[in-house]
Amino acid sequence: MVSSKIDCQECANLNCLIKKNIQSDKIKEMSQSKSTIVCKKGQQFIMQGAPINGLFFVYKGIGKVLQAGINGREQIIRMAKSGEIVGYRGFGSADTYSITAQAIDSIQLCYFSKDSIKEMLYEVPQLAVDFMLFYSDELNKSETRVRKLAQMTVRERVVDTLLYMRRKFSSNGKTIDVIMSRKEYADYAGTTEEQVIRVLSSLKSEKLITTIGKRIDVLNVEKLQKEIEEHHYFLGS
DNA sequence: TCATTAATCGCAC
DNA sequence: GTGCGATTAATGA
Repeated sequence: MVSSKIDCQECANLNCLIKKNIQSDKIKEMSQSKSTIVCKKGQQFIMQGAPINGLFFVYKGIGKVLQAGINGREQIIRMAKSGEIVGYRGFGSADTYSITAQAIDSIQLCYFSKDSIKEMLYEVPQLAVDFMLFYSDELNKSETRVRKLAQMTVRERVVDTLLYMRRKFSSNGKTIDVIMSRKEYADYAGTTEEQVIRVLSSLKSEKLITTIGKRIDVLNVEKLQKEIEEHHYFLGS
């Protein structure tokens, strides 16, 4: 599973908190001790209930973070792409992961032990501030998401999911570059596969989206945003 | 190609 | 809105 090392100084993920502070000698030094992990499509790299010993940074590829629920239903918490942190909630006092993380596409990860992160946070104030801002943003997003799931209709939740995916994973502004199953869209939107299919096909007949196989193109972002704006379309949440 | 898996739709609750 | 089951499309060995 462990492959050749990726040098943080050469990394192109400018949004990564490590890369952002790589000018610090301490971080340069600590980044030597990270390990690099490659996962194939569908493979899990964090298991719910497993002991926590570090943090993952996505180097390349896409992952999903989810919580297993009752009778086979899952709740996708968020999607993670290059530069983003996975497994960060475990950094607190909990000693086991509360989530499962899985590769959607094949994914390359950088792994830092809890201790090495701690050491860096003590020594590099700028990194500590960045981490704090990051946690604060995540908390904000997570709160608005709870509200959305509770208050939105199924159609709104699916629309919201489409907008989220487009915002995060579109290189041309309309095509969602990640291939996800209808089941996965449902797991994110908090419904069932059937509901997703129904909403998708009515959106198609309203000419708001197009689908080509599993690929989805969002044609009219403004109109969809308008549809859910009373629920506070919140950036990235 | 055939076999398996995913997507879709209709229908009952 | 939800969930089952039949049909059809897509995917892969």
